[in-house]
Parts: sequence; structure tokens; C-alpha cells
Amino acid sequence: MFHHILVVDNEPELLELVDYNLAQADLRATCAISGLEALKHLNEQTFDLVILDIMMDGMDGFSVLERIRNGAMEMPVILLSAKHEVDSKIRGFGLGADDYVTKPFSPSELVARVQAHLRRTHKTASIEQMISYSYGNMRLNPAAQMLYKNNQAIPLSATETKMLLALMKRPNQTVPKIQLFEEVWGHSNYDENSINVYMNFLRKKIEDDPRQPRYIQTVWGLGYLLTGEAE
Amino acid sequence: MFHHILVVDNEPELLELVDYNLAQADLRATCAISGLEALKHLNEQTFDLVILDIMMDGMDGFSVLERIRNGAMEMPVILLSAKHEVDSKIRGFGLGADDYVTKPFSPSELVARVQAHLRRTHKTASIEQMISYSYGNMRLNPAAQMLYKNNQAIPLSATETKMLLALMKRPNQTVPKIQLFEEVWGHSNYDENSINVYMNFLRKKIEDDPRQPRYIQTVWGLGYLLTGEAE
DNA sequence: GTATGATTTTAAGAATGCTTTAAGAGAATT
DNA sequence: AATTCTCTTAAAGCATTCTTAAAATCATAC
Repeated sequence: MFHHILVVDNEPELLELVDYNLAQADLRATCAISGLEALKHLNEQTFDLVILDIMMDGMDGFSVLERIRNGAMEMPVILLSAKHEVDSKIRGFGLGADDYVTKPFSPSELVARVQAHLRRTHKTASIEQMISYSYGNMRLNPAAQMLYKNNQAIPLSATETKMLLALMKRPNQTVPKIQLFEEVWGHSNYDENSINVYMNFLRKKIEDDPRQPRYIQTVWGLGYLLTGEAE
Repeated sequence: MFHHILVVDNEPELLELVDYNLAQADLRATCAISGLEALKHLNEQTFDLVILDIMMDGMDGFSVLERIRNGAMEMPVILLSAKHEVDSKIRGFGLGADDYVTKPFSPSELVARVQAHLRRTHKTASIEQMISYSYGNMRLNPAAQMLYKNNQAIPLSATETKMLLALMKRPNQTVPKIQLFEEVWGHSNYDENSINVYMNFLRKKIEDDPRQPRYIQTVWGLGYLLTGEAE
């Protein structure tokens, strides 16, 4: 669960210093050497937090901050500046900044501040927001290891989840057993028995009548197929 | 709608100065001249934010901060100190502070920072600081550490409250154990045993039959889930 | 139809993760 | 200072999941 941080400054050495210290704290950083480059990144990716120098050539930090907030982006923004003037700080907070750190600063203090802001904003994030796969009247949430069939929740084990996921990624396509094994067990000492046994577990859980599989069809000599006529 | 701020410092002049400046910005302040007095206020009223001096006679700011967080109070805390040392700052942020301002400081900068924190917390906090969380036939009042189940009051400890709160914030979503630990214990020396033990405490209190949990479901290999069919 | 090999089912042990209990340290309260 | 409550730590017992193996069933081809 890595956080993604955008660092914007004109000075390459500073970028490097901050990048290094963030990495030490398990935080992933993307660096931008100018305001324009920052905006480009902001359009292309999402960030959990932005560290933004004010005094930059071209587009300055205040302008970048304005764009961020006007674009309805709500991640915390920490302003960086050599300016100690209170007016500059007031202006920054007024534009929607969350913090204002003056240069020179201690990298570890900056990291501590970053973590404090992330702690606050990222509490409610949850795995539910992750991708879930839908098919017919089934919806699989891999992160929660939970299958919803007609809105009835069916808990799956880790292996069952991986197996169903492999099929759900390719609806109506036959997935060969060897490939299924690769995706579920990861390694290559192919053991067909494991697949057979787990297919049985899975069907017991998801099929109304495991003897008359409606969702997972067997393709003889090949593998399995998640079929469509679920309705 | 006025925000209520607790200001804690040994120096009466500083209290007065801060009080005045907060009032200018339409913020209502309550002052405490010592750590103990601060705790008294915190027990009696709720605050939207705390400004807390570190170096105080008797109980110091770090201790007060610890009590605040251990008591499941989640309002932003701004530490105030003449100490510029990075270690002191790191310690403060580590204990759950949101900001650290060094003396002497500009009153208007402090006010700007207060507003920045209130702006941030108030978006989510309107939900979070809500007097109570409801789910099915349960209602949790985090501030009072009290759970009402079918209008029967069940007192919870601080840790139990934080744990149930973490689940109640995401009904029907699996909360991984690691995330649960983060939210309840705040730091990152993940200890699974603590979670297990406290889940047991919690279930004993809230489940009719702890052996047959109806509210909190276990998701094997992952975490826990507050389930919906509470009716 | 019967033989053959592939698939399904069942079952048991090992490995892993969860629940429960209990005891002692530490705070808060009286 | 004694008592109660909360929190931490450790360990034993349980439950589920995973693996392995073997028996039962089924589909196809001869």
C-alpha cells in the first residue's frame, strides 16, 4: 500500500534529496522540475500528496496550487519556500495549502509532516475501492476475497479467489489447466490434482448444483470456461 | 457555526494573545494554563482542534497529546514549542500531532494554520465527529465510548471503541488486519496478537453469542468485516 | 459395450491462521 | 495505598485451508 507523492522544485539536487528521504520512508515519489511539468503529471496520474516549491521560474507554486484546487483535486499540498514572510504563508494557506515549510529544512521533518498529512487524509481509504470483477449476476472482490452472487455474499479462500479471478478475467474463453495453475500457484511444478480439487471446492461454493455446473463448464482435455448464459 | 479550540500554555500572556487572534478569525477558544487543566476541559467538552505547548511545568505537552490519542480523540493537534530540534518535532508527529510551530511565531500564521487544519478535517469530520455512528440496530458514540444496541447501553474501552469505529466506517467491507492495526494503535510495529485479543474482547461485548458472530465476520487470511444482515 | 484416460469426489494429515484464556504490568479511581 | 479497569504478552487449543492421495465417475474412441 504505497502512497504516491509529487515533488515539484526547480533544483535537481533538492528533488533528489527529497526523493531519497521519501523512499526511505516507503513513500513513492514522482519529481517535476517545473510547474508545467507538475501539471502534466497531475493530469496523467493521481497523487496522494504534493510537495510544491513556491519560487520557481515560469509558473510559480502559487499558480500550480490554484490549478490543483480549481481542478477539484483535494490531496494535501505542502508548500516549500525560502521566504519566511508571514504574508507569503498567509497567501499559501489562503489558496488551500495544508502546510508551509521554509528552506532550509530537515528532510526527516518534511517526511514526518508528509506522514502526518497522509495519516489524516488516508484513513477512510479501503480495499473496497479496488477493482472488482463482474460477470452475469456475480461480482468478485479479489481484495476482500468475497463473491457477491445476487447480492448474497460468499466468502472465498485465497486460492479459490485466485482461481475464480483467473476465469473471470477471460469470460467465455477456455482457460487451459496449465495456465490456470500458473496464475493460481505461481510456480511451474504443474500439479493437475490441485486444480481438480480446487475446482471442486469452488464449484461447491458458487454453483447451485455442483453436478450441473451453470457457471464453470469443463472443456475436456483442455481446461475450464466461465459461461455466459448466467441469466 | 463556530469552531471550538483548546489552547494550552503555561504563559498567560501567550494564551491571551492567541485567544485574541483566534477570536478575530471567528474562532472560539478555551484556555488552559496547565496540562492537567487541559485534560479536565477535554473530559468535559469536545473541541475541534487543540493548540498545545510542549514545554510546560507539571504534565508536558507530549503527555497531554498521548492522553488525547489514547482516549480515541481525533481532532487536529498543533504543537507549540521554543525547541527547534528536529528530534522533538519527529517525536511530536510520531505521537500523532498534526503540526509543529516554533516560538516565537506570528499569530496570524498560527491562525492560518488552524484554519487549514479545520478546513481539512471538517470535510470528513462532519461525518467523523458526528455524535454517533449507526449500523443496523447498533449505534456507537465514540466520544462517550458507548455502544447502544437495541437501546441498551454497552460501555467500551478506548481501544475497543477505535476498533469498532474502524469497522463501522466501512460497513460490508473487509478491513485488513494491518489497516485495522494502523487505525487503532497508530504506529506501525504490527502486532497481530493485539488485534486478535481485542477482537475477542469486542465480540464478547457486542455479539449475543461470540461463538456465532453475527456482526463481525472473519475473512480468513485477511481481516474482518462488519456484515449487513443485521436485521 | 468396453477400455482408456480424464475428471470429479472424498478423505486424511500437515500447515497455517484464529480464538480463547490467563496472568502480569500499567493507569485511573477510590 | 488499595482497588479496579485497561492494556499487553504469551501460550494453548481450535478451525480452516492447503496438500496429497486414492477411489469413484464420466466422456470418448475403439
